[in-house]
Amino acid sequence: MSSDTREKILQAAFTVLSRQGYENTSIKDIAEEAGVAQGLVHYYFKSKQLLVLAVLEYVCRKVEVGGGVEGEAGALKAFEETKEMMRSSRDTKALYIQLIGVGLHDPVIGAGVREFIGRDRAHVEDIARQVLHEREADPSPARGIAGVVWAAILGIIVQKLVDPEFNSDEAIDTLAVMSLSAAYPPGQGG
Amino acid sequence: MSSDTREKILQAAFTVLSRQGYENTSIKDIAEEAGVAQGLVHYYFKSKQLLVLAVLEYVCRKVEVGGGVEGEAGALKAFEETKEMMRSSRDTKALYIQLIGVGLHDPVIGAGVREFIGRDRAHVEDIARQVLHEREADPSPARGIAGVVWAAILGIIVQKLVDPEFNSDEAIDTLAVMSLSAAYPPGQGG
DNA sequence: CAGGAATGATTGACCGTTCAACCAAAGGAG
DNA sequence: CTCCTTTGGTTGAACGGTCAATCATTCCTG
Repeated sequence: MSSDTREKILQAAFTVLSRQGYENTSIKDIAEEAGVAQGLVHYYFKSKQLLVLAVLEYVCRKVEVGGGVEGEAGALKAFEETKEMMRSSRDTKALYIQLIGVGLHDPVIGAGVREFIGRDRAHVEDIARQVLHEREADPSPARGIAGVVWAAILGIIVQKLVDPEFNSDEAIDTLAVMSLSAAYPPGQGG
Repeated sequence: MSSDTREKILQAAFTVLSRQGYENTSIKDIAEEAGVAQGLVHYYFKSKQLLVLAVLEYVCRKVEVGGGVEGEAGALKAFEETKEMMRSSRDTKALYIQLIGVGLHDPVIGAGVREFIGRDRAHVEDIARQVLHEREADPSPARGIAGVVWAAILGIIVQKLVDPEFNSDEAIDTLAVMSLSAAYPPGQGG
């Protein structure tokens, strides 16, 4: 079956990328891991870059965060799920961070990564907007707050990847307090 | 002269790395840019990895932030300087982000990057501790706050790199407000 | 003339991508 | 039911190139 093979290659690529990193991963390695001829990889994916972006898409669909609940409760739920995600999904996060770096100089990967980040950020902004709306506050700071919250989560991911001892729970709790107090209407205190 | 040549290679390496990115930069490219023979690069730097780490060290010494002033004023000064840094030093930041990604799978670069991040974070923590001390508050949240602030700055750097339209000034101002209000003694409001 | 600085050819390996050929299954035609 | 054609998934060798690292050699300075 066709789409079966495609997925097998995606899975193998993720395995090898997680083990060796982007720059030490060759198409040959991926083909071997998948138990398939080298040429077949290019049959399903036009280039290494497009393959890797497909892998990112493939593994990120499994770790989405913060759906269902609305308003501040939804924000708190999203923070909790982020804490959970920080404990698992190490390889997925590592791939994400790596591709951000590669994308700074590779146009194809850069475009893909930019789209990913845009989607991520819009998601955070959406939650921020809901909180502000629930509090009947001016929604305009949502964009700025989302920028900082998204940024902080990315940085926390990096710290956790680089130093597994890093207390990401504490960091996310601190971030939750900071961001929710920043979303209070002016003059109301935090 | 010896140390002159060494520095010439460092500068050339930075130029090429900024233009092409880590994985597309070869020793040969660097040697050509520096106007020296290929072998000379390995004469001064045992491996490509050690060279690149030396480059990071070399260019980061020029963009340090937040010295001199103490306490909350020092924190505000550091935030202002960070805004300024966000406007310039694009290549330095790009190299930093890239090496974080590479370091996730390369032990040599990983060790170097870990040291860099550790130094960076300790610096932020120091400032946080000063602010808390000035406010005669419990210094123990300093570590958590520093983790989030450092994280947010890294994430803001990434957003600015990926999307030059990103309003990093707004983001850093928001972060300043958020973090300083998080550093208030409990029950005092923000 | 000794020794550090500098050269650049060489080594041995690896890369992403392309391509002609192979094969199993499906579809019609007789 | 059989033979022939078409399709498209699959193969693995080959191509043109690049790479980090080594080393015998030459240069230059003190």
